[in-house]
Amino acid sequence: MVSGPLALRWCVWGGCGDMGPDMELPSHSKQLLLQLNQQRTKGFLCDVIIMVENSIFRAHKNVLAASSIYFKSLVLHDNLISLDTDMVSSTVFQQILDFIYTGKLLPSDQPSEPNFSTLLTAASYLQLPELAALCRRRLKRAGKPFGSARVGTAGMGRPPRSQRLSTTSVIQARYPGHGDGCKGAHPAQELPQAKGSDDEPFLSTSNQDGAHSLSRPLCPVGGEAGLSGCSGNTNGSSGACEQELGLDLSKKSPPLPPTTPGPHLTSDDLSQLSDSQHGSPPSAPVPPVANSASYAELGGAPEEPMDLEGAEDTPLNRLEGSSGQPRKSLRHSARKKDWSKKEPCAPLERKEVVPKGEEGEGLGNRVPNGVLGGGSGPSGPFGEPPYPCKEEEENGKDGSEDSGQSGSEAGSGPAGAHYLYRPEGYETVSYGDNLYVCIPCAKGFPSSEQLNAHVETHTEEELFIKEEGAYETGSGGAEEEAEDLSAPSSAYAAEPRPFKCSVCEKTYKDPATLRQHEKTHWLTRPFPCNICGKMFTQRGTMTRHMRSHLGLKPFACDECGMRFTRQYRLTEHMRVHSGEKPYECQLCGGKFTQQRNLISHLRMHTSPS
DNA sequence: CTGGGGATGGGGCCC
DNA sequence: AGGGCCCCATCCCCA
Repeated sequence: MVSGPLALRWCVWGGCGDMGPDMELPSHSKQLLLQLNQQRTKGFLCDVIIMVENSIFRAHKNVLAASSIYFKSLVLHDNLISLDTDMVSSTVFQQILDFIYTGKLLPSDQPSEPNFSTLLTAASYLQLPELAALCRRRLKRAGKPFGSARVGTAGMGRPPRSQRLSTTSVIQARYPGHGDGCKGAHPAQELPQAKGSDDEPFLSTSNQDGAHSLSRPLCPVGGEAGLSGCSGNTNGSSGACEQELGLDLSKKSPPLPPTTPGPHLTSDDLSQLSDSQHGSPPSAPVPPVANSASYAELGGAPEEPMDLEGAEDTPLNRLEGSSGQPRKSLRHSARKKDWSKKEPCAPLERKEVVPKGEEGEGLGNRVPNGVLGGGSGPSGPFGEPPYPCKEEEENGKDGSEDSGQSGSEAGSGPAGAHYLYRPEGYETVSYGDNLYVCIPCAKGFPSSEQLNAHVETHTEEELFIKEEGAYETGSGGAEEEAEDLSAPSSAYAAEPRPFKCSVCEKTYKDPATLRQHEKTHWLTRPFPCNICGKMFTQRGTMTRHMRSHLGLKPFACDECGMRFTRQYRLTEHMRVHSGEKPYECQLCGGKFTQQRNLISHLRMHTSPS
């Protein structure tokens, strides 16, 4: 039987009539909103990600849709939404999101009261009429003009560049509790009509009739500690409120039509989120009525027919005479479980950073996979408690050889590692100190920002000199070895390559590439993953790595729905369906769908055993 | 049980 | 910055 508020409602609808004051819980809507906000702070059931500038916000589609026609249109087909950063900044959106969930305007991190001008702009853009009206009133009261919502950049929600997130500093933890807001210390700007006749503090309903079971907080909520859902909850760590990662994981991807939910998205709402990706870059303007700009679809399903045009220039497509008959689809489907198999993992741990040259790439750095989810499974990227990966448990191997690379899937390092990032819901977190290690000097720092600042102090020359010695000891052997194997060569022989590396023999066509290459001889890895702490030499590699954390797999196979983080993977994968085997062993005639498997095969021929 | 092949994930590097 | 391709590592299946 229904009970509680539902029962009451039902009675009213059913014609019980006589709906006296005692038949309606006046605080019901508040309690409901409070619950939703608390869930938001924990990432619980959040099913949409909003990207603003370099920040990621999580929210509930229903709430957004109920608040804004704009959002309603967007969330219909997208799980990941990028907002026009010219219209709304991450800071302003933080306030707006808080407003949506609380009906109050909180000062956020602004020193003073909210900037109603920028808020008005954003509210107009996001089609939040009530908020816009509130802003207009405040502006009017303040005697400020607010003619056009779209004002100059000075009035934009976008903060000065100097205040914006550095792209290098990938993660910026933001808390729905708006920092101090978690403590309920903010003088809130409350929307009068939105709150109706709420004289009582918005959250001060704990002393109401306890029979309202729905109001039972998920975490301790003290009296009128507004929004305290994120304050005292769980472990009290701010991480509990952590909601957004300042990731710029935007990625250009082909637009894809929405499709049905896919198999790999099951219970994990996070993975659902992560599986979709908005087609437009974060900074790209998003027409208020467009829901199509993205190719993402809910639930990240076996989505949309993938645009395989991009594969045309791949070796696969250059093949002639391939059968084109799917041969292994069945077998392939059996492997779909792999999609999520490795996702749920232990909390991120800090890996020791090993300078390149000592063992491949930072090898020793094990990256617990699925820290942020990535795939399906019970443990979401941001949310639920982590489950140790089986691979991790079994993986007691040392970090030699590429553990840094495969570590992300293979698992973890030693137990008791420090946790860099703690998704909401993690009960234990240990931010050991100095978790971010500068590779060149091995100095540790408590935050990536500090590490980044420190890295800047290393001059390239200094790094280079320091590295030179190490390199001469043979640290580059692995690469050279690999070079022999693959023998690319053709490209090397053709055009003039006047720019020669001063360390190795490689030559390049342009100085920029040479410079990029020479950096590989330095041990500096200036791009840290703020989720797992792994360091990268190139920003692109790091952002790609981050996508794996978030499970952003924009490239879907239209045959089986399997998704990939890279176009090339999809191209590669499609040969499974087409049966094409472009790679042939010159020794035995064996054919392979993938070059890497051919190489592996060739090793069999050449290995002594 | 073992080895080989198929397939996939992640990182490095070059363009 | 992103795409493409290289590598290694790994898992699964099968003979």
